[in-house]
Amino acid sequence: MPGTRLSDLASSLGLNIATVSRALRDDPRVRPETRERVRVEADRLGYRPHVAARALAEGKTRTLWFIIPDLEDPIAREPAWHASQFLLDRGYDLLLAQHHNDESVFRRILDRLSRGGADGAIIIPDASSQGTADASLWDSRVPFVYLDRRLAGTLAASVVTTDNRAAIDSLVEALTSGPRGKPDLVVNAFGSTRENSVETVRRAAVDAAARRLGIPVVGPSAPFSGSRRPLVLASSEATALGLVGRLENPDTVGVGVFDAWRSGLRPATRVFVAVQDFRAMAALAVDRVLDQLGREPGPPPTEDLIPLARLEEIEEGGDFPLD
Amino acid sequence: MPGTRLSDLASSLGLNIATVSRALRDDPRVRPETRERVRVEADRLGYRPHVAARALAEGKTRTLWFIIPDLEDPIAREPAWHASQFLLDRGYDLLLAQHHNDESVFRRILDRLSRGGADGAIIIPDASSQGTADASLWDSRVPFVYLDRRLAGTLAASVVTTDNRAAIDSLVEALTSGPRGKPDLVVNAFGSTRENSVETVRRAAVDAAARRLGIPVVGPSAPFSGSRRPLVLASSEATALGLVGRLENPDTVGVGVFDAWRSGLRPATRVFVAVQDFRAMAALAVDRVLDQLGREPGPPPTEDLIPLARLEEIEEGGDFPLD
DNA sequence: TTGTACGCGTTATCAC
DNA sequence: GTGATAACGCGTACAA
Repeated sequence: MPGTRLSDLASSLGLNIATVSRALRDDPRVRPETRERVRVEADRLGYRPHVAARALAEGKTRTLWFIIPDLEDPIAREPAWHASQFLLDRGYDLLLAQHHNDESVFRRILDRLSRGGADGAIIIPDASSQGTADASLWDSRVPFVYLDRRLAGTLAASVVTTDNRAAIDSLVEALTSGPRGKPDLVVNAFGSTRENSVETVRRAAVDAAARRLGIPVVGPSAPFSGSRRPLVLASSEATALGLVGRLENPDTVGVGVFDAWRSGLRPATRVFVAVQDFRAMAALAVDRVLDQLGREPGPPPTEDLIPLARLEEIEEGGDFPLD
Repeated sequence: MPGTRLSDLASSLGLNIATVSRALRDDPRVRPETRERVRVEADRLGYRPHVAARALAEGKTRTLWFIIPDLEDPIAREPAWHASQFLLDRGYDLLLAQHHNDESVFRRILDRLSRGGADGAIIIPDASSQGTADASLWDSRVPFVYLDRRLAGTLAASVVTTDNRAAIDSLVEALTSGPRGKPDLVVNAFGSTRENSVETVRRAAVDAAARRLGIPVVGPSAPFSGSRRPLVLASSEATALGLVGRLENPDTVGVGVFDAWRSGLRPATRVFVAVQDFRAMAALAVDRVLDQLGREPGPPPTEDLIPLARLEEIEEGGDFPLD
């Protein structure tokens, strides 16, 4: 029986549509006895409100979108899980949309979003987009925050991101102090695979830290054959391993990467992993969007820097959980 | 300017709403000259149709849902990517919903789906659900297919899945023929981490294959110390590695798993990976849903078995791409 | 406490 | 070719 409507319930009960509608939303004005009758009948007929009709009438969908490049993006997975849980608790649904790093697809999603597709969004933007896409979103007044990275050339929109400068400082600190002494070269591989605001910040932070320590820095493509004690920093394990493999000197002082180290290899004296706090990021992103949802006047954009969850040292012969 | 409506365009142009509506959808009945005027003005005011209003009037959302456990599920990622691409080509959008293997969340999603949330869905169900959840979906007549696995105790719904029986046969064939000769024991670890229809089929197929070859079979928790030439079969690399680590005899004849081998380890004479054809699965799932969308009477349920994309042998010291 | 009537923004069916 | 107008299903002031 596809589609029990409110009017069906009403006629079946000999009541008015309005009464049924109120009863179902626990309006105190309707007599408890009537309310119960309606509930029972609604249950019997399997009534569910039509989402489009409700959205049109209320002007709300009770749905948020999480717009991501695709499911392969490691930044997307954990936040999506947490954000979905947080929102369910608050009576919202979370749907995910993939833009495939394709600007036209991104635009298409934002178009729908800005015309009632959802009440708001958490967005991990395309790295290469030029920030023109979100202009329509901006003046449509749909609440949204960028997660992890911001769109290049973007308007002043809210962002929730890891405190990447502090994270780099922690990594460098952990890898240059202690018995092994200082490296004589830092290989700065951030941004070597793709360019975005996160990679830019990390790269700059490495440069600054090295300058403070008086250690020379080279990029990933530069020759570093002269080094005897290099330190390798990169965003991913894959990039780091690739670089270490090209080093002539096996006595690498240290390797620092973000989020995960799964290979079980240990190509340096010390390997540190900066683990981002995705749960906190998701929680805050959700809060920011829902906050904007409440107030009428667009509040000023916020910029939240989340500390790392932890700095993890990879031990010799440690486990490496897969899946 | 949040929300330019059709009526705004109409009054701004001195035309009727209906005319504007027709013009925007390229109705041949409206004069080309008028059509162009409308297009220009719509562009100028940044008009976008309101999705809820359109859905209510048309009875369609031009959106499909891909309902998955969560983004961590390896089965979800590739099909989601392909399905999204296929659907964009056909003018549809794909949104993803996570049910977190939680039956109440699953129900909630299906409820919304069955009441106009989307035109149809591709579903990777909860492994532990009992098949009562989809009953409401079933008689709401919303087109859907199960992907990869089916709900236990489910009604006769369409399924698109890998031909797991044939896949197991290929794996066993590849691992038992050739110079190394036959194993003296098969360790059948399918279903050891979680139980669902896929794991059940694979486990049964292994049992059958071993019986044909006259080789004894044990489960993953059984002692297999007596074996000198064991063959280990499992769904994931992690499970297989865990088992091999517990073997006393280092001369493992072979290891067979599904989809990916990333560790770079090679704990057996031969390692084979059965790679599923996610692209083909996604393509067919999309087709099945859109097919049902066209016809009025519910067509009979289909069951599609997709062959493996390939059987891959892991070579000594091969690369292991991460990320 | 319940019923009437209008609005939400589009599409579709009539007339003209 | 274009203009009224009735759906679509629900929420909600306003009446009663």
